[in-house]
Amino acid sequence: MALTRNTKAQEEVLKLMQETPHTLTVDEICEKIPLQVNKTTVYRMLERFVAAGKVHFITSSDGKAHYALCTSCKHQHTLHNHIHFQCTACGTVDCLPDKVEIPVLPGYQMKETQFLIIGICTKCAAVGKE
Amino acid sequence: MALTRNTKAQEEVLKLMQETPHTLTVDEICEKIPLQVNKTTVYRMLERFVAAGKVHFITSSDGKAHYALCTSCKHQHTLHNHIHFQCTACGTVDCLPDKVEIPVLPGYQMKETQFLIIGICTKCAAVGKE
DNA sequence: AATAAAAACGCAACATAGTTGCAAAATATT
DNA sequence: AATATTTTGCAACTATGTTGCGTTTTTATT
Repeated sequence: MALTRNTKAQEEVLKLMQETPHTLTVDEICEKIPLQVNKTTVYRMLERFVAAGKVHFITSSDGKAHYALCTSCKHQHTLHNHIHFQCTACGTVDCLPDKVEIPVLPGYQMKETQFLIIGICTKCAAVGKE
Repeated sequence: MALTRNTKAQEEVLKLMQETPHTLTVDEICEKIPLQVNKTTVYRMLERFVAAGKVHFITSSDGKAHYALCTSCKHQHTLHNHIHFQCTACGTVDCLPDKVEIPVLPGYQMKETQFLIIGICTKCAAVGKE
């Protein structure tokens, strides 16, 4: 990847991600974006963003990829030590500020981490109590 | 699920899982099992095992489910605080003995956890150095 | 041992997430 | 404006996992 180019589609996707407080799937991006963008394009776009370190993704327990901007983790990373929370009630996946201590694994080469907790998020838990 | 019954297929799957030091996908189970068992059957079987707490699964970053017996975590659980390692070279996913400190998340209800580290496992890293 | 109820199974068809190849459009540079 | 390269859209495809339903197997009971 020698050069990158700015396109309307990319701008819109980044803008949507900035405005959204939780992670997004490719389908959600395609639905919510004002501009019509093909899903293949979104997949490839996100692939580039991930490679560039702008975006990270977390795979939910049902196997779907959820993307988010790399905000809490500035600088150089790939090793995302914050926690993601998947709510089985509303389906959203959030990046939480809480960090996990990544253990040292002698002999292993770490490239990426995915810490996921599945359960009921604060909003849905509150609704359940009413 | 009022009652459960023992079947050859279930025995064989459990036996295979006991003999295998790493996690297994449904396809791997279907391939490696001496008895011929339909994939749907294996899916439903594992679903039962997971519900019964005999087996847990971890979703790899590419979205596939990898199953393993619950050994390191005896007793009652669902909250698996050990780490899984996904090797991008050989493709295997292992349960590591290393534990993660699960943070307290006020307002959230935790049901399940999935801690995954992606990289190169000890075996593949050693081969790479030769 | 025969019977009956329920669990477990197999098959086929389906659903969905993600991928690939290729031609067309958009972008940056000269 | 011309060019080279990136980015996009489309269509077809792959793979994982699911669903419905009829059949077989297991288990408890008679």
